Parts: sequence; C-alpha cells; structure tokens
Amino acid sequence: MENNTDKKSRILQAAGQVFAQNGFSQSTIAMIAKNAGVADGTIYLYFKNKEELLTRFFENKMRLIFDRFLETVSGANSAEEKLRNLIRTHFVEFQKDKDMAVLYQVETHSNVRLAEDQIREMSKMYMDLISLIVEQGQEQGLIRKDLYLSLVKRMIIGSLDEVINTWIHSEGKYDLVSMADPLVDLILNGIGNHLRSDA
Amino acid sequence: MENNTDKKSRILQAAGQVFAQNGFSQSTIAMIAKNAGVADGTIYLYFKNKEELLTRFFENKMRLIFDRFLETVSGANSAEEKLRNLIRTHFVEFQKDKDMAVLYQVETHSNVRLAEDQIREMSKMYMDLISLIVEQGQEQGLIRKDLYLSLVKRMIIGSLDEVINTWIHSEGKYDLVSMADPLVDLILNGIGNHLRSDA
Amino acid sequence: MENNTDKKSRILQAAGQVFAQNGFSQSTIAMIAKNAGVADGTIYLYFKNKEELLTRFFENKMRLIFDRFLETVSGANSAEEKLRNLIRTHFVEFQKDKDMAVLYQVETHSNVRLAEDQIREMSKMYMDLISLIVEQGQEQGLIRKDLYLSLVKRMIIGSLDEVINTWIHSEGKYDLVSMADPLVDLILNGIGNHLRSDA
Amino acid sequence: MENNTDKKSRILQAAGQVFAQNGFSQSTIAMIAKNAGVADGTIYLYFKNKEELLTRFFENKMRLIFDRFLETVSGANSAEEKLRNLIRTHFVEFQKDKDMAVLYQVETHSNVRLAEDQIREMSKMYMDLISLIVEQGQEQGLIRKDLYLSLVKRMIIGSLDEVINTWIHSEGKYDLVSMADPLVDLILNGIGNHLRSDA
DNA sequence: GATGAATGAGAATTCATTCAT
DNA sequence: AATGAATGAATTCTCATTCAT
Repeated sequence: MENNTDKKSRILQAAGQVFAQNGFSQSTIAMIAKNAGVADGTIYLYFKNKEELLTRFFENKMRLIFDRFLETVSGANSAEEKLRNLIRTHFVEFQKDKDMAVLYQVETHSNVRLAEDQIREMSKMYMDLISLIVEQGQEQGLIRKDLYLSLVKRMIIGSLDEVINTWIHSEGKYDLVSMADPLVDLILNGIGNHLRSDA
Repeated sequence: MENNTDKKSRILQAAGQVFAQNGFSQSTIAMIAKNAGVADGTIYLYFKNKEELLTRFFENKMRLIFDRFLETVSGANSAEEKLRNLIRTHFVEFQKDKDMAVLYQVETHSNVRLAEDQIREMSKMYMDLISLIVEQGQEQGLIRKDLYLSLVKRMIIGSLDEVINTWIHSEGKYDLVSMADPLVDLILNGIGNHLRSDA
Repeated sequence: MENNTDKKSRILQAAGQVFAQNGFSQSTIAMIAKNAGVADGTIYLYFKNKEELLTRFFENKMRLIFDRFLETVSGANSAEEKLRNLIRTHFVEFQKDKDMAVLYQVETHSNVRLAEDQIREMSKMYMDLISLIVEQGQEQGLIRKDLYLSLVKRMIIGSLDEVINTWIHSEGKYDLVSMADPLVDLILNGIGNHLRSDA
Repeated sequence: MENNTDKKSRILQAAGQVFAQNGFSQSTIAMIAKNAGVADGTIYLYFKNKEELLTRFFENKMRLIFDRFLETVSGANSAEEKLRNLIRTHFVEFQKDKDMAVLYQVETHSNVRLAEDQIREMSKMYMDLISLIVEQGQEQGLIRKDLYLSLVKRMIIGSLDEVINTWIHSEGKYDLVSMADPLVDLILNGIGNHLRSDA
C-alpha cells in the first residue's frame, strides 16, 4: 500500500537521479516520470513545474544533512576535532547520497541558478560553521591568527568540493570518507616542510 | 576588410559571451549570431553545431592560457616560486577573460560534459604541472614528503577554483590577483599554528 | 439530508456559474466540482461529460422560462400588450438569472454549437410566439400588414439581445426591466417622425 | 514568387477561416498551419502567439471596413439615406467576407474577450456613427426627438446583428444585402400601423 | 454512491538546423 | 560565402475522464 508521501518522495528521488545523470536542462519530465514509474501528468499533482522538482529535492536533503553537520560539530571539543568531524560527516553524507552530491556540485557552479535559495542558504550556514570553528581554534591557540578568514573558508570549501568532484567523476570507485583525515592534515599543516629550519 | 579567421573568432567570442551569461542550454544560436553580427546560418558555415562552438571556444583559450602557465613556471627556480607564479598567472588570465573563467567553472562541474575532451586535457596538463612542482619541491626539501600527492593536487585546484568562483559571483568587484600570495601562503603553511609548541 | 436531485441541480447551477464566468472552454471540471462542493469524479455520476453539463443547464432553464413566457403572453388581450408582456418578462427572467443570461447570449452566437438543440428549440418556440403575436396584431389592425415577418422577428430578437448584452457588459449596473417599455415603443413606432407630414 | 507579406496574410486568412469554423479555443495552431500550407513553427515567425492571430485578423479587417462605412455615409445627404447606406454597406462587406462576419459575431458576444481592444474600438466608432446620423435626422425633422438615443443604437445594432447571424446560420444561402432596405424601413417606421387612427 | 489520485492524449511554443536565394 | 525564412521534432504543461478504494 502506497500513500502520497511515498509517491511524492519517489518522484523526488527519481528527479534527483535524472537531474544528476543528465543535468537539469537535459532532463525531461518524461524521463523523470518513467524513472518514478508514474505518468507525466502525475508529477504535476505534486509539483508546480520542473523547477520545483529541483528546488524541493534540495530543500529536503539540505535540511537533513545540515542537521548532521551541526550535530557532529557540537559533539567535539577542540577546533581541530570539530573540523575533522565536519569534513568526515560531509564526506559520509555525500558518499551516501551520490545523486545529491552530483547535483550539489553542479548547481553551486551553474550559472543558471535554479535552486538558488536553497543552495545559498546552505552555503551561508556552512560558511558560518567554518568561521566559528576557525575562530574557536584561534582562541584555543590551535590556529594561526594572521589569516584572511574569508580566504580560509574558500580554501577549505574548495578543497572539499574538488575532492568530492573527483570522487564523483571516478564513478565513486573508492572510499570518499578515507580522504577526510589526510585532507584535514593538509588544511592544518599545508604542504610546506616546516621542519626544514631544524635540519 | 574582414577575412574568415576574423569572422570565425568573432563568432567564437560571441558564443563564449553568450554561454557565460546564460549557460549552454539557455543560449540560442540566434543570440550568438546576433551578438556576433552575423546571420544564424552563417554560424553553420564555420561550426558543425552548437556544441562545437563550446568545444572550439575552449580549445582556443586553453592552448593560449596553458602556454602562459608553462612560461611563467619555467621562469622560476624554486618550487615555491613556481607555484606562486602559476597561481598568480592563473588569476591574471582568468581575471582578464571573465567569460572564459565563467565557462570553465561551469563546464568543469557540469554533468553534461560537452567540452569534455578539452577540459579533461587541460585539467590533466594542469595536474601534471602541479605534480612536477610539488615533486621538485620535495626534492628541494621545501615540501613535505609525507603527502598523498593526488590529494594535494585536488586541494590546490579546489582552492583556486573556489577563489575564482567567489570572485565571479561577486561580479568581479575586487582584484582577483591579490588573492594569489595569501593563497600560496595557506597552501604552504596551512591554517595550523606551528609555533604553538615553542610558545 | 440531501437527495440526488439536489446534488444534480447543485452541480448544474455551479456549472452555469462557472461557464458564465469563464466561457465553456476555459472552464474546467475541477472548477465546477469545487464550486458545487463535490469531487471531480462525482460529476460523472450525473453527467456523461462536460458538454452535457451545458446542455442540461439550458434544458432546465429554458423549460421554466418558456413557461413564464407563455403564461405572460396568454394573460394579455391585445397584441401590443402581449408583446409588451413578453419583452418585460424576458428582461425580468434574464435579470433574475444572470448566469443563464450570459450563457444564452454567448451560446446563441458561438460557432461551437454545444447546446445547439436546446438553443434551437427554444429559439424556434420564441420565434413562433412572436409570429403569433404579430399575426394577431395584424388581424387586430394594430400592426402593419406589409411586413416581411421573418425580418420582423429578427429585428425584435436582435434588439432584445443587444439590450441584454449591453446590460450584461455593464455588469448589471442598471435596471434591465426598465428598458422594456421604451423598447416596445421603438419596435412599434420606429424612429421615424411620422407626424412630419402633419406639421 | 511569394514575399513575406503574402505569407503573413495567407496565415492570417487561414487563421480567420479556422477560427470562424471551430471557434478560437477549438482551433489549433496545427490546423491553421495546415490550412495556410506552412509548418507550425512558421506561424511564430510572424505572430507572437495564437491570440495575436485573432487580434491581427480583426485589426486588418476592421480598419478597411470602417473606412468603407465612413465613405458610404459621407456620400449621402439626408439622415435616412445615410442610415440606408451604412446598413447596406455593412451587409455588403460582411457578405463579402463571411469568415470575418462569423468571427465578429462570435467575438462581440463571447465572454472571453480576446480581440477585445479591436472590437471595442470598432464598436465605439460604429456607435458614434449611428449617433451622428440619428442626431442629424432629428435636426432635419426626419427622426423623432423623444428617443432614448442609447436604446436606439442598441436596437439598430441588435437588429443588424441578428439579421447577419441568421444569414450566417443559413450558410449564406440567400442574399444578405437584400435585407437592407426592408430593415431600414422597419427601423424607421416600426411595426405599428400608424394609419389606424385614420381608419 | 462518492472520492480524488492517476492517467495520457493533446496543445502551444521553442529552437537547432537546413537550404533556396 | 552569407543570409534568414522555414521546418518540425521535442518539450512542458493542462485537464477531461477513469477507476480503485
């Protein structure tokens, strides 16, 4: 027995899949309907139009994922542990839902901003989270004080992004989560050899 | 008096502009033709189809830009200087040609890989360049040896990417090139406070 | 407690209203259902399809209204009084049920004859009624004998029609019934100045 | 050899025909295109959308026809002759272009006012023309002074309308123009027997 | 009987591509 | 070579009608 919530989320899931595979513009309502096992018209019982499919898809996912982020961060004490937890959870969640990962990567870079509001909001919250962690780390003496905070955020987010992107294009053949610790190390210590003066 | 090369490149430039502004799918041949000051049909005398416009646009740009990258890197001795030059030149070139910057950002993340080959090739060469620099740096003792090289590349490229992306979305209101040195510093030293044990 | 006749006529009334407001093509079953307070599917328990809603609506109304016409005409002696009563009653009834008035005006002129039979039958009976009155008037010496009867009917009906039409488009802001006597005067006497030879 | 004006007006003519036969809503672009001997898309090279086809159709016709009306009226001296000429020309023109006649009849009564502006303007001018004639007739002593002018206009227009309407529904089997003189007689003299007091 | 979710045929409109001039 | 009018396939969305509950 299927209720409407089931059908609505089945359509949403199908849309996510189709969008992730073909891009928003190249995806047709017919594809999504077929994928969801419903008639074309049925989609319009649940969603105003094609764009709303994308919007709602994100709205759904983002809320859930962001809650996980907050949770994992608040479950740590030191700034370093917080950063480590955030990045690890990020990878965990994105690995768990590849369609969403793909769409997020595409949409945040697309110049046709369809799910703009959802993305922007999510992005803002994520940035704020990183700010908090970095600032706490500075107070705790774990993180340098001579940093251009806004650049730091871009560096962290860009690195995450690219690691995920590469994983996506590798067709998810390896474990994304295992990248978390090495990445945190790179972010904290950079690539420079800080021991060279001792040698 | 205009020759065919002029017209071809005028069309290409127009295509780049239109694609950058509207995205590939939302751009029409009519828009591009108008922008280039030619008739719709004329475009098909020089290019097989809409997709080829994108492909050739990149081919053109990438070749030129990559030559600059090689040049700027070879004009430096230490690995650090090479990295610094590469990143600075990257920002200089992308700032100089915003249409190309936008398209590159979008296309490298799009799941509809239209200019795939061009992008992939460019990406590969860029990666190799970074590899060379890092490896040289390791030999010179400037860069840590305990690095997961492929992750380092992603971190560097991702950071660059995101810095450019943010600049693009700010409508180019500030100077992108001034981000180069602070970014190199972050990449080399990370955000961690390495002096804390001395304190 | 409601019986089926109630529900059927409630649907019919709702249909009339919706059709009158939006036109037949622009009206949807969903609108009518909502207006009638029933489910979309319920309508199909009582009516074969959308078209039948229009057909039955007229059938209903026309029968009732035509009875009034006959009644008011038979309650008069002279042809003039009969004509006056007919026109006055016509205006009274149409003013009383504006939805019906609107639909009747639209449908009699539409080239998509949906309620064709009902309209035609009604129209025929109305014409016959006028014929009777005119012929009686001729016998009584009240009405000219040198008339092209079929044209007279069109003149009378057309005038009525246009007066009603204007009233409808004025959003019913004035009293339609007050137009009856002046109109009868015009029909009987025309606009010509018949006293001019006497002057 | 065909130029664009030809094609545009061929489409317009086809649209008029199709609309007249099926009504605006029931007519499809495909029908019109087929009727005009062009591809569906071609229509959109000349017209913004389906509605504009109707609008332009009227705009075209109305202008031409109204000029004839003015001409024929100004070519007469007495109010009676003016009225006679107007009505005769009206019938002549509508008989000449039945598609237009049908559409005009339908549109002026439809509650979905698509060609609203054209119709309204035309209607207004027509009304004004009648007003002028009647007022002149009153000055000349040919027309009664005790008239409700606005009702007179409705009577005249309604009569014309209905005569045309009947002719249309008879499939144009008889000569519409021959109705002009008898109708003018009715309008001027009414149906009443003004000699009865003498008898 | 009543419901309203589901269907899918059908319609308007867009636009890459072609081709006669 | 260049043009731009013409094409028609493809797409989104609507809505009358059906049917399982």
